[in-house]
Amino acid sequence: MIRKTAGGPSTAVRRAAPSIRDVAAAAGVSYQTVSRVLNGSPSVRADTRTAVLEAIETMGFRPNRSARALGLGRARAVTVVTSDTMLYGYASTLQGIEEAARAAGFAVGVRVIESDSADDVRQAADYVADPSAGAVVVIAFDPAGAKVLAALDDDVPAVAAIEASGRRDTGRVVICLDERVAAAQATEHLLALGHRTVHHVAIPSEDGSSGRQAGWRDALVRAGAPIPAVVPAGWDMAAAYAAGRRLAEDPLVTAVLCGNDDLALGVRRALYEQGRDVPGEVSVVGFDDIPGSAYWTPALTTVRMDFTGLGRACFEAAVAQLAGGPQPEVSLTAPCLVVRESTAPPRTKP
Amino acid sequence: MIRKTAGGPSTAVRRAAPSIRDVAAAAGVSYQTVSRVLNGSPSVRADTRTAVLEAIETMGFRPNRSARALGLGRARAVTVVTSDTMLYGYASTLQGIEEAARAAGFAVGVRVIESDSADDVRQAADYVADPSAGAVVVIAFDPAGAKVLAALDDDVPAVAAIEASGRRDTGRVVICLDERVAAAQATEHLLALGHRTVHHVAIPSEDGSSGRQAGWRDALVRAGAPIPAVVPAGWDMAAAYAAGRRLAEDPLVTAVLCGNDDLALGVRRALYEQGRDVPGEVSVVGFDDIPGSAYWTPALTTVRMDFTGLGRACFEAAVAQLAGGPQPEVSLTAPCLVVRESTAPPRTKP
DNA sequence: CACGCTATCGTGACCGGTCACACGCGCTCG
DNA sequence: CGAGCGCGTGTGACCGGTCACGATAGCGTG
Repeated sequence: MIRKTAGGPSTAVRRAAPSIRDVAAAAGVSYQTVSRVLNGSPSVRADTRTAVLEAIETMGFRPNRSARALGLGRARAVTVVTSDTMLYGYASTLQGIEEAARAAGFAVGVRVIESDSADDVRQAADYVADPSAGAVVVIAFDPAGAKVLAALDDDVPAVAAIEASGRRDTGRVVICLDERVAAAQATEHLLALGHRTVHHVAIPSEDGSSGRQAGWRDALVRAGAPIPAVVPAGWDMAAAYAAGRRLAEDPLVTAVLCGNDDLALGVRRALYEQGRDVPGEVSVVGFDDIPGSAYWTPALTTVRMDFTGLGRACFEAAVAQLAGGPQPEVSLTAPCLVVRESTAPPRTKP
Repeated sequence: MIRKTAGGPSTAVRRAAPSIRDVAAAAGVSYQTVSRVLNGSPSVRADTRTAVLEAIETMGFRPNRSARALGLGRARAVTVVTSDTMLYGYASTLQGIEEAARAAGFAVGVRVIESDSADDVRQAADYVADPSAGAVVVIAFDPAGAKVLAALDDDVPAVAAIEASGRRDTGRVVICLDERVAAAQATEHLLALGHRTVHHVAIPSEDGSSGRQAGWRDALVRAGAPIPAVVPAGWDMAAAYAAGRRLAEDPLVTAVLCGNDDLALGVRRALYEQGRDVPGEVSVVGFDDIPGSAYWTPALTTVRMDFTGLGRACFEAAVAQLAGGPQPEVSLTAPCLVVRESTAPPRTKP
């Protein structure tokens, strides 16, 4: 399993890394000049600059980010606070942040929130209170994230990525995907197909009403359709599967909107095991458009979310806040319904 | 989309964060004593310690990680170098590292490798040459990761997570999941079911022979079965789908081992569209056991990999290397085949 | 009572960058 | 021809922790 090193790094003499003063000595200039070259200052003569660059190259000099952060008072970094790194929405948002950060020369850190307990929330908030954390993006799709956001000191340059519900304003910059209208759109799609109503298997949310859930309810009340009790399923496919079993037994359910694609997979499997055809007997739609959903059998009707764009926008906003500048304009591609094979008119009109 | 803040952080007077000297003054001790308390030094009287702790609490003091890293010469951090953050294997490994790092009080950074071009590889290697990066784990499942590993300076405390093929020794500590025997096991499962041979749709690998591919070949030669050309499919489900279309047209293919579960999804879909029943007409097995695969229809036979454990082990090893200590013993749970519904005996014995 | 030892604590220098400022130089301008 | 200015560059102090060392107090011992 593990292969020991023969004469690896630990035994090697660790020569001290060169600092800007070493480079300066080699180039015959002062350390400040090296610093200027490093920072692209215009007031350095061209030949001086090349001499310094050459010394940097030959000595293999790498600037020390810690020292720079210390001198600057803040780090050129962004740290992402999230309660999960693997769920599709979170991971894609993180990816968007990372891409933007790398392009801007920012380091990226990740701090996951263990749980939404007061203790864990405080630890996460403390963690990013350190200026070494740089700009902060908290992914507040869930209660844990929202709590951390609320627990943050006013002076930490943080922005939040949230879903679109009518969350009360916290006095912070927040950027959101407007999934509420998308959820309504998905629900209306089902209703338009002729379904009497649509059931909802929900992901966790702060006060039981995520943007997804709110949009679903919006569409139902607008259509005057009955509003079934929402079925909470956490993030867990197993829970969704269990919920699906129960739903499958009720001949009245012919359409179900799931809080995300994973949950859709769970209920679709439950339906399958009960011999309920999708979309023949019951239609199911997901949320997120995870990469696999187009390849399922049947391919999943779902709503596509621009998490990566959200991440990028969050990074830009967080950096702007760190710099004290004005907030940049953001333009996200709005969520949109992708109709595939898992939705159809109900077999028997009730 | 974006909600501006009213009197947010940018306008707030940013009071200077207290330093250990401020805390020392408040507690009536020297800054060194505060440092000692922070580091859990035993040679501090109990009442002095509580006084300092109290001052820390009331002033809201948070130690500055950059300053600490600078003084120490290295950061209490680990940075993960990877070419992807969303693919299941990578994301789970990252998760394992993160969990272990958080438990140990280490910060975690992520640096993704844009491509395996010489330029991008060099940039990634340079990035982690900085002592601020702390310990380094490079996820070397693919060519890009392997190249970065090779490009690393000898004195950066890095370990690599790799797959189990007979990769030549680089003089570094590497930790691997032994997926080669697991791939052989999966292939043998198919063979034992009565299939004449097994086709392979492959993920990218450095020299065209990943551990998965090697194990597959091992089993085939041991069984004296014909060895079909491997079908490369990148990481892309669309490519796997295309490969599946071609495979579906050949009546001789009755079993296919896929490089990962995503690829399995793609070929399964292609098979479905061609009316080839799984597992009735062709068996398919995946690799990784992603969370959804148990809920597919049919549920996927696949091999479960302990990526999280791999990540944890990598963290421990990297920290040991950072500290110059001996390498810890690692015990990973070996990959194992999970037989579900997507494999069965061939319908017609050839 | 002098001595040494330990426990506890404080002082100075340092890590590797940054900032603010001063300085020398050549030029323009009154 | 000297004052003023801008360019290019160097010096000192500083960021907030760390280390190495020294100082002091309290104690036991011969």
